[in-house]
Amino acid sequence: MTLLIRAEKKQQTRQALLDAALTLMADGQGFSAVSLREVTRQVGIVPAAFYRHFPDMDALGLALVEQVSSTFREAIRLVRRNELEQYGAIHASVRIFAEYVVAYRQHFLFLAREQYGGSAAVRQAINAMQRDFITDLEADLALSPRLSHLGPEDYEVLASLVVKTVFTTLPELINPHESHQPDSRSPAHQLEDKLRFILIGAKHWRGIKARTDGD
Amino acid sequence: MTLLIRAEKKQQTRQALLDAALTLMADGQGFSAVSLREVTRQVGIVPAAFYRHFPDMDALGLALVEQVSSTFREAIRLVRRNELEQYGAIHASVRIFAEYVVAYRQHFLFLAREQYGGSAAVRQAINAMQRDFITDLEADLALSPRLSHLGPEDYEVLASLVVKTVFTTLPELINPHESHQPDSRSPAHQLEDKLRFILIGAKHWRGIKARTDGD
DNA sequence: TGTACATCAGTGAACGCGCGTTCACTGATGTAC
DNA sequence: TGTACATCAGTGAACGCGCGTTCACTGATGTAC
Repeated sequence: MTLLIRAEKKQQTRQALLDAALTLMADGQGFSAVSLREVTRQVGIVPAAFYRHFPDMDALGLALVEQVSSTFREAIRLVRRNELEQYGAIHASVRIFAEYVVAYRQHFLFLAREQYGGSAAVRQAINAMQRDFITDLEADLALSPRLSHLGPEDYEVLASLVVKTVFTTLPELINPHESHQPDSRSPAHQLEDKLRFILIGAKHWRGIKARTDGD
Repeated sequence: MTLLIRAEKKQQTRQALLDAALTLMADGQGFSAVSLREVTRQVGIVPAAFYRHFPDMDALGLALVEQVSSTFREAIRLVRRNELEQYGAIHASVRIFAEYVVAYRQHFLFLAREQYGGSAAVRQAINAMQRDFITDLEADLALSPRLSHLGPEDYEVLASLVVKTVFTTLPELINPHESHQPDSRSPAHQLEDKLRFILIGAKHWRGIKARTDGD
């Protein structure tokens, strides 16, 4: 019992620092506008204690990306599990994903906010994560018999389009009320339709490539 | 001649402040990380003189959005002019647009960086601008005989998908070297293909809606 | 089990710095006569 | 055209503030014997 107490408490403080940063961002400011002192104040420790956990705020930002990536991967896992059970399941996939986004608002808000935002290190880490998702999806799409008429480069572009469409939709999924016009479809419903436009396009893609290879 | 000298010089300084802010952002930092003092230093005036032109940095940011919107609108105008002359001109449209983005790098960098970024006022202004673009495109699409099988809400979703796809591609169009893998298609070529996926999907859309109206 | 020493998360004070904002001012530009 | 006054973009000094970072420290936790 005495073996882990100190290490556990340190880990708790570290997590509290990460959570504090996310909480402070929820008020509307970007990550790079959150100060080291704000974070420690929120946690209830002295500013100097921050350095027991991270060398600087950029390092905390990178740790956040890692943590948020896990959340996102778990969302993908949930969606995939469903996909296997049900055919043509864009509707169910989006519903599951949208619920997960709401449950982990802060994590996805961080992703949406910082993918092009302030800190160069954080931005690059998020882009790398996005590239991983695209590569995974690319491999996935290549296995689909309905898309076997596509070339290798087509899969890449298609996967990128799908992933980026999901990423741009995050702000609306997180704040469904904010940007939602009364006479429009719900953000989740709109995302469904967007994915359908894309996948129907992919299905009918044949013959296009030859016409434009000259670029 | 004596009538406009003072007003003109003031206008020049104002423009210099706007340009300075964009230049400082080009080094990688977000708009909300650019300080009032940095901006005036870059222009060569004293910090207090800033207040002769803007009440605060947020106001300067909103002025930037307005200016950058004009640039974007001009790009759209150029693309449209071409569209009238040529049929099925995604390739030409993207080429023209991509060239324009490179020519006005700083403006489009600002848009890409701040669409989800720091200042709430700037973010809202950019979102409002994006909504305008979507509404315009929606009206445009509704006129196309090739898409007459779509419903009013389909046009909205489709327009949103196209505009957001273009917006997410901005970073890659601005820095073609940075994110471009050697074995992939060029960013402009990828954007072309993405738009094709979407428009082909729109063309073959019929019948889908009925299946999913139950949401 | 008890004791003597080591580790180290968190403390509290201090530092120099760039920030946004205020203020009375200057002097070139502009206007009225 | 010349003179007297008004305007106002930009000046320069000063302010209080929160920031990131340093440092020697404390005292609870952990280890060796």
